[in-house]
Amino acid sequence: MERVYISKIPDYVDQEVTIKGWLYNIRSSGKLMFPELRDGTGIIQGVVVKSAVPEKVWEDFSRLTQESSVIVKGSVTKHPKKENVFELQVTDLEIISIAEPYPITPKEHGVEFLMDRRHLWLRSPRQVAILRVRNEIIQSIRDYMYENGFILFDTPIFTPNACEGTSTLFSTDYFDLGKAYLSQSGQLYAEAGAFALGKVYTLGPTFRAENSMTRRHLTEFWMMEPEMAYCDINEDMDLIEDFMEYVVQRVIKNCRSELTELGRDLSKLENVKKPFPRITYDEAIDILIKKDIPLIRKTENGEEHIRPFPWGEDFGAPHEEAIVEDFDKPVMVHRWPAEAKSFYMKRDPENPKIALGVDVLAPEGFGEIIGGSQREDDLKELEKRIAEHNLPMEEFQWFLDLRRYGSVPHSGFGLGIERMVNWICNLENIREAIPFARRPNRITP
RNA sequence: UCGACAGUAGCUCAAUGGUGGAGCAUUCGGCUGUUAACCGAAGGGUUGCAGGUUCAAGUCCUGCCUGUCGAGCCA
Repeated sequence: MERVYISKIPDYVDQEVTIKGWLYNIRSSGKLMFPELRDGTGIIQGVVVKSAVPEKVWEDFSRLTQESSVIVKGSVTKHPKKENVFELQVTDLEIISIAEPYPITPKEHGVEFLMDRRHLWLRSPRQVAILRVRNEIIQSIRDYMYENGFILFDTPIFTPNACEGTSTLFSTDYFDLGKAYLSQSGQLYAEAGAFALGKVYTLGPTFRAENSMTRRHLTEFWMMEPEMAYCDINEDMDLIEDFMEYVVQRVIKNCRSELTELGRDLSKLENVKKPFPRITYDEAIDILIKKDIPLIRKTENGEEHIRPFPWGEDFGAPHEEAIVEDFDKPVMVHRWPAEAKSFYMKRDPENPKIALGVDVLAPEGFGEIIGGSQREDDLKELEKRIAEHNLPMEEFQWFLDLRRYGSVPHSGFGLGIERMVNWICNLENIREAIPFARRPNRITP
């Protein structure tokens, strides 16, 4: 009897099959039982008729507990009442393991309770759907990059210095060489890769030791960072919109049932097609002024300081929301005040106060999911920036070499994988977007 | 780090300062088409911790711990 995955069950109507999985739930009705079986690809309801199975099979079913592992044989039939739903008319049962009382019931649970049992929570249909979407997002990123000539370029996780010199890093002892830091970005190394291979991308974990306790932050998250030689900020944005359209449309195509399980409004995602709106930072500020969204800062004595949004400040959550709400696509905000951005960004030749950076804000208030820029390619300018930011010049000599030996205009961006999952799946909190989320207050399981 | 809110049965929640309850889960019984199945019964509690106010505290006050959300920072 053929072993079949539940996702393939519609191909086996009226045939005898074997399903290997776990008991998700069971209802009984005296001389009938309805076990729900899951195998990672789906859930199917079995029908056990007392008079139609050996006594041992009936007794074994009545011993089963939630999440017991079982191998079940039976024939596939159409559901008597529901269209496109199939059942298994059970003939035989083999118990692999009886589960102890399972803590996660098909009822509501709090987030802390579930996160303490994340290793079990992953089995529930919603989490399975999210992780399948995550898989499709990452696979479509890899396929897009491969098909467009990008070379996967793996960058180190142990690094000797702060990549951007801004956020706090995790540190660890590194033999006789002092401290090593966990990478917060592979970008600087990817720039070396771009000069060797033309177009590269990194895809791996990155680390930020910021004590950020919000629905959008992790201390360990996955980032995808393309880097292209002979590429300016406008071509960078061309790539962003082409790439994002590809990924989103492919997830819609291949993960329709998962997105439905998550209750996702697909029409919102179907809008994600090029071109995306491109607005400058100055234009974004005009929107904030027009909508009367002020900048609110708390002073040290706790008083709120409210003023019209001033040029030079970075946007907070309410500002991002106001900028995005008039659009039904991701919005690219470009040409930022240089002071608010990293040292490596190239200045606008037309205005030295402007950096050629771009942030991509996801629709529906999901906030920033991409940050990118054209990189400073002039040796003297870059040296000046490193000095201004009080970064260790010695550590950056290899990075400066890229400007000494055949410097070219180049650009790239960083995409937060979990933020992409967060948005596409319409999640409440980013901790569901990765199998085992790492946040300041959690490192287990 | 700062701010707001919360912590009661295994879980999700209720309880005017006056005898701590319900649903689910668990165990037992019933039911031949159930869909978070249903019906009946049983067991299950140091109300986060430490102080204080009061005749009396789950409830009010102080401190601490833990969590959620938000701010800052960012992908």
